[in-house]
Amino acid sequence: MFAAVSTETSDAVRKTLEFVRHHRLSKGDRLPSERDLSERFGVTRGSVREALAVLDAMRITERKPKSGIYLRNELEDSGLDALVLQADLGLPFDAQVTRDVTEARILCEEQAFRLACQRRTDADLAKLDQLLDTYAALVANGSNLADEDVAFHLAVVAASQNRVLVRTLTPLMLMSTGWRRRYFASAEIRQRSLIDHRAFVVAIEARDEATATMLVHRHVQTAAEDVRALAEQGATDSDSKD
Amino acid sequence: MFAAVSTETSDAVRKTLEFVRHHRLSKGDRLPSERDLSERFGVTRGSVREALAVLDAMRITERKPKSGIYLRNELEDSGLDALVLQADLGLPFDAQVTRDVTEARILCEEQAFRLACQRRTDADLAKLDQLLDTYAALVANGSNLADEDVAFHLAVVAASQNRVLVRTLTPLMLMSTGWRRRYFASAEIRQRSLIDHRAFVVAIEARDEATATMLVHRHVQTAAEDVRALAEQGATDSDSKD
DNA sequence: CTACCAATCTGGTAGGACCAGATCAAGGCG
DNA sequence: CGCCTTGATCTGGTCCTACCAGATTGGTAG
Repeated sequence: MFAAVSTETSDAVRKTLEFVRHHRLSKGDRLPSERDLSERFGVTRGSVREALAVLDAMRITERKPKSGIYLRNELEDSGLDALVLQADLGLPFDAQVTRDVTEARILCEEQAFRLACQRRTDADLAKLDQLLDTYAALVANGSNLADEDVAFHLAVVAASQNRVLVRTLTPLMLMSTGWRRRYFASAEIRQRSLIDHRAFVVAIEARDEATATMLVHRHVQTAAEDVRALAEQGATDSDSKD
Repeated sequence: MFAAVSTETSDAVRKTLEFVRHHRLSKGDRLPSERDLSERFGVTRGSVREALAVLDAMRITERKPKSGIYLRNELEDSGLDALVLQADLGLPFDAQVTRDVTEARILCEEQAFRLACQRRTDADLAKLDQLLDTYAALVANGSNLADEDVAFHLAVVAASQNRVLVRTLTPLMLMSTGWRRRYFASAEIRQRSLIDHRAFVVAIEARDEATATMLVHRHVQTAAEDVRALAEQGATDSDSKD
């Protein structure tokens, strides 16, 4: 969202989050005044207020009239949307968050895939086949698979006929766009990914819950491990870069 | 968040969402200009811009410079945070969303409870016992159980040692604060809720995964059914009122 | 009918102003 | 010396005006 177009507002959001982290502020701590922040960041008070409106809506900060701006949560305890924002802004996650995201994804996707097996319609299958085709095409010419991968996984989840589940998994997928992008640099991995996805569709078409959950578990787990290995090689380069 | 203090910004958010729904705008449609909206809503352009910053961050709208404001998603396809916001603002959900939330909660909480059985620490148990005490006290004097219920459930999830899972379930819990509030009006239900919660803790302490998942499934399911029954009796009063 | 140009509209940003409650320090009173 | 009143100051909430530059659009000239 914000990553695409760099506005003063998104700058202010980023700088505010950086300020909070840099000064190691924790729950209840007070931030500088809007006027102060606008000076620090070199933007108008209006832009700062827009940023604070966003942080407020995300329950990261709380603006107390005539008093000040207070941190509502530890930055690490903020909502998923805030983590997605963090990823969008190019701020790194710590290793624990990364592990937790992977685990949560596996748990939720397993359940979603199970439901998808039970409820998938022919339309869902058609959609998946279509996505598989474009996926294969992208694998062939070596384009950016990251977005298409997300789309595919979410399409499978959508086959569960539970839209809340889709929305639940969306941020979990979006948070890992950073890894995903580097992950798909390898041609071998791209190929394997396509094979896995094909297996997904087969299992879902056959309504084979056991295989489906097994597949998703293995798929996400091995992907996470590969990414971890990549991260260790890649030394200190920040995760979640967009 | 916004429900507590009624600001011009939150008004603008609410009115914008109402505008979208009232005019049946769908993905890609263009909203009136900021200046126009500020006139309609009777607030400053600044307040409108704050509201749009929030809606932008939630991926509901997209502001294209020198062009206009466009709807990014159908209102029904927006993120979970947007649904929480919707609940906060007192806007109703449709029945499907309600069912989906319940199902998603059950799926995720079952998994979280399972992990909690495996990983709960003594500190977690202590925390749960403490929450159970305050819960019992509130049941006794008939106070508002809604918030405490959320806190308890999230504390159990937290015992899974997966903070992302907590953040995933938080919006699912928050979205149902409306029902919850009416739900706990019945003294019998309060009492039964306490018993259920006690059983949770016992199962988690014993690391009894099977019982724990069974309990949470039954707990949430029956609660959802009770709420549905209430809603049918309560005729057309809107859900999710805060 | 087409091509081009200018008026208009749009979001992005800036800067100033006022309000009223919160905060805090100085001063006065006991 | 300590407590309480009081006033200056700070804060977020809101409003207003203004300018910029690209997008849009309408009309005019060819």
